[in-house]
Amino acid sequence: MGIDLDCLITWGGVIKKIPKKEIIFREDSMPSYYYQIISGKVSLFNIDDHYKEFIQGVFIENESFGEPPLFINEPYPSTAITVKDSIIIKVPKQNFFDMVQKMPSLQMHFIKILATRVYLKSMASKNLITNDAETRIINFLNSFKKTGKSHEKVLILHTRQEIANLTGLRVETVIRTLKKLQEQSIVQITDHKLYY
Amino acid sequence: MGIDLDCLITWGGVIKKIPKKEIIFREDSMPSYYYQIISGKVSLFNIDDHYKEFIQGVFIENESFGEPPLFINEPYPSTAITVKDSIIIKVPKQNFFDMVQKMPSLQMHFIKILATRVYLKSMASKNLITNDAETRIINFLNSFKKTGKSHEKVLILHTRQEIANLTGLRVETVIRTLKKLQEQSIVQITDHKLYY
DNA sequence: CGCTCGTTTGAGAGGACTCAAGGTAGGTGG
DNA sequence: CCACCTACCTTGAGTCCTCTCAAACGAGCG
Repeated sequence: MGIDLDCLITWGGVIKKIPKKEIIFREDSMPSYYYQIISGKVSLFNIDDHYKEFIQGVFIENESFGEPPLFINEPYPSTAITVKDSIIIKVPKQNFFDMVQKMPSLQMHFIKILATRVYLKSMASKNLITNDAETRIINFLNSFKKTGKSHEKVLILHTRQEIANLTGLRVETVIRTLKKLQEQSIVQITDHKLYY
Repeated sequence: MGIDLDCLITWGGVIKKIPKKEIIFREDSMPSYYYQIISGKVSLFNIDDHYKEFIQGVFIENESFGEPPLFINEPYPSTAITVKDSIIIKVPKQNFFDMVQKMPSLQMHFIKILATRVYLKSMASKNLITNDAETRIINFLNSFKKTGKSHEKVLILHTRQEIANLTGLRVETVIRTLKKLQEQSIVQITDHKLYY
């Protein structure tokens, strides 16, 4: 899904090792690089006045992040942080633009990436206006189910806190709601592990 | 901002007059056309289980809408409806792709459009997680202020219901909150008209 | 063992929602 | 010019649900 590494290096890409929980760029700062993850995991998030955290997106190996503000030269709307030790390649802004200009196939590539991003965000927004905690969590869980076709319940690899941050709810609300959903046999909880 | 009309017509674009309040495409249906507004106004929205309406975006003359699902061949996440009598040009999917393929300048065009769309949606999401009505409304109002640089209060051309649908709140909440904001001199209300 | 991080539970408060009923303004037709 | 209509705005009372704060339990790890 990402751009070929050799290609990025040719265009001045630099590979960096970044430890867990390090900030890559901050909300409101201006973009200067194109970032692509070689290994690890990066989260883009916001924190509101009441220290409530909201995760805009999570990205893993072979994915790029933070391109939209780069393309339109606007400040980052959120902060990027590694959630695992990660290896990331970054390409300076101007080099990146030159590369995209010279390689038309990349343009179609980014159109698809960005279109997907818009699509996912539309789905997420739909969910966020519901202030019914049950619906929000079920919708969130459904966004995983997509790939897993079977009726078997699947282990959800997120902590309650992460689910809270992704749905815009509070941890306690997530926990209490999950309990209700368990009573309705919609989810299953065994040893604190969540299945859906 | 939109694509040249002659160009769209060359590629099989068809111009249609569409009266107010007519649905252009429905949530969950598959995209078959590229749409661009010649004149009028189109709103993309969702309705949740409790008939609460959420406006994903409003588009006016010279803007296109509904491209993200078209590019990635996914069902529309929301419904498009005209909010004014409108004139719209639509280009069949395959023609549209051929056109974009043949005209590289269009690719950069769509990259920018889509990047902007992602950016705006990120900003909007930030706002939606706050369940503080006051903050939601102020942030919403600020998204206008951007262009108007002056300190002068500007007339807001949205009905309370529209503000409600855009912020994910209820009309009554919007009204009561605006009143509070007036007491704090943050907004001004004269003859039911809202200034900010 | 003692630390840290994540999970639970309880009690209480606040604020947005719901429902129901009027009020207001602008446009239309007689 | 007025009665009427429709769309939008406003207000009140009461409920419900999420959030808040506080405390404690559980698991994994040096």
